[in-house]
Amino acid sequence: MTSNVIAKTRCHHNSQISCGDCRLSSICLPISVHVDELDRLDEIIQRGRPLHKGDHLYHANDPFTSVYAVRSGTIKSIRITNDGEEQVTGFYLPGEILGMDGIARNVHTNAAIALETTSVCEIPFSRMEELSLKIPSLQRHFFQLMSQEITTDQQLITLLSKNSAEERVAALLLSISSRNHRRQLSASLFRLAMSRADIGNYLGLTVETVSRVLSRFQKQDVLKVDKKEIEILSLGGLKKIARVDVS
Amino acid sequence: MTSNVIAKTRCHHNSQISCGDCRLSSICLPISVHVDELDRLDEIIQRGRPLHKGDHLYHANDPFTSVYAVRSGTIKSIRITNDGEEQVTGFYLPGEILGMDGIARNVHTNAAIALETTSVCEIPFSRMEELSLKIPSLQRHFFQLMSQEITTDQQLITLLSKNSAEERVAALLLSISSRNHRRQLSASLFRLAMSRADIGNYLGLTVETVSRVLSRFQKQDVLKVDKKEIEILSLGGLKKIARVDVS
DNA sequence: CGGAAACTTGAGCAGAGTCAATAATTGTGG
DNA sequence: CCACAATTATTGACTCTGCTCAAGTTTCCG
Repeated sequence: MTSNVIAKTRCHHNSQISCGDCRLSSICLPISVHVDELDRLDEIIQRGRPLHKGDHLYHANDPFTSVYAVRSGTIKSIRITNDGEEQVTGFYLPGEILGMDGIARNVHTNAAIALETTSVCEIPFSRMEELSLKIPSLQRHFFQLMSQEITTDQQLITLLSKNSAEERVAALLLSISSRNHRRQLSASLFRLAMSRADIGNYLGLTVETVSRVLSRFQKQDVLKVDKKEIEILSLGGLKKIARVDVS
Repeated sequence: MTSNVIAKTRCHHNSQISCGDCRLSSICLPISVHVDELDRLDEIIQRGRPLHKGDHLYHANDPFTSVYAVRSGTIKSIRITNDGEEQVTGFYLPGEILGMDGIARNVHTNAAIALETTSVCEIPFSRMEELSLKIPSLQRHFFQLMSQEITTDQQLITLLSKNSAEERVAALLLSISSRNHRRQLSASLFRLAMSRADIGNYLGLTVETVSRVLSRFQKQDVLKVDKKEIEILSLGGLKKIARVDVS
């Protein structure tokens, strides 16, 4: 049985892991839910087969039914503007939850697209709501998750409104770095799942500018950039450039 | 008794009006809560004396206790960046709810400041949470409110990321216009509670640019601008400039 | 292996920022 | 209630950051 669990947890895309066994539960559902309650939550969560790069988890204007926790891989969420352009509104890494934009009008205002092979836990929202009525800490947790999303969005607003291209790129790299660190991964060496275009779109910059900034950082020995592989050579230098405290 | 109610509702800053009598309840607490439940909600809501221009409703890093519904007046919410600058993250008009940024970490990440004489209803959050456990539609309503805030923030992200100065200013004016309209006020003639500096800060522009854009709009006969008094002369023209559908 | 997509780098340009001077408005205390 | 200080708004001239367009290179994937 023990070996079975180990086998299960080994593959990140494995769809059979329960919340109790999930390495990410401390991020996804921090302590707030007790063990016995976790089982009830576990029952309502659906784990499908992995998405492949480019697959939609949901489209804009899809009816809203669920929110999703990323188990492995990376998802970007995008808004479609009137003139049909994309605006990347967020990158979601393992342990992070997306889809809460759909609650207000019962329709997703964003689309969500896998940037690489990605597996998610689907949390049917109406069942989650019911359960929240019985488990106060779960209700609280969801309020907090949504508030966190608001705070994150407002951080991005500030970044877009006040910071230069270099500052924006540095801030994003620091954010990804610290989110990796939280998942026990290297904070200094990682692979970007998103393209330069996605980064630029997210940060309100063009591809060219992102590329130039990365080259400059490399020239200054702040980063080592090898395609999507990023190594932070000087965390202090990067933080100094960003002039922001990154969550 | 009837005359008493009328007298109460006449002054917008009157602190004695109950939710059941409030003209704004359809915006603030849309239908979702039933009449008998409204009384229970009403009991937990606190109505203080009005804030004056420049007063803080709460400061950044204040412990989070409540969210607030604007009854009359206008509130701006701001984030303080690392280097001590302000970033305006939202304007809140009567019927709108603010303070939900504080839920995630139990501390306000924003400050909230009155832009004119303003009265608010204070909704103690922990009591609201308890009540939500008993009134499913209230829980649902709060999830929706928070989701709405996320959607609004993401609209601003898109605006900052993709739109020119003229488009941003036009979009803000259209937003205020339609929010006034929702409150049965004129959609074409209104007074801006915020300074040019606040507008610029919110839209990621300098004061000078905001001023220039407004002058240009006036020259094009799209607006009539008299200090803070705005008259929209050509709604079509303004929408054309904005190239966005405004909620 | 070959075509498409993604990325890099350069040159020139423009939209919005900066700096500065003036005007208008608001608030305040005598 | 008026006068003066302080704040807020307008307008102009100049600058600069990041965008556009373009060409070339690398990477990805069928």
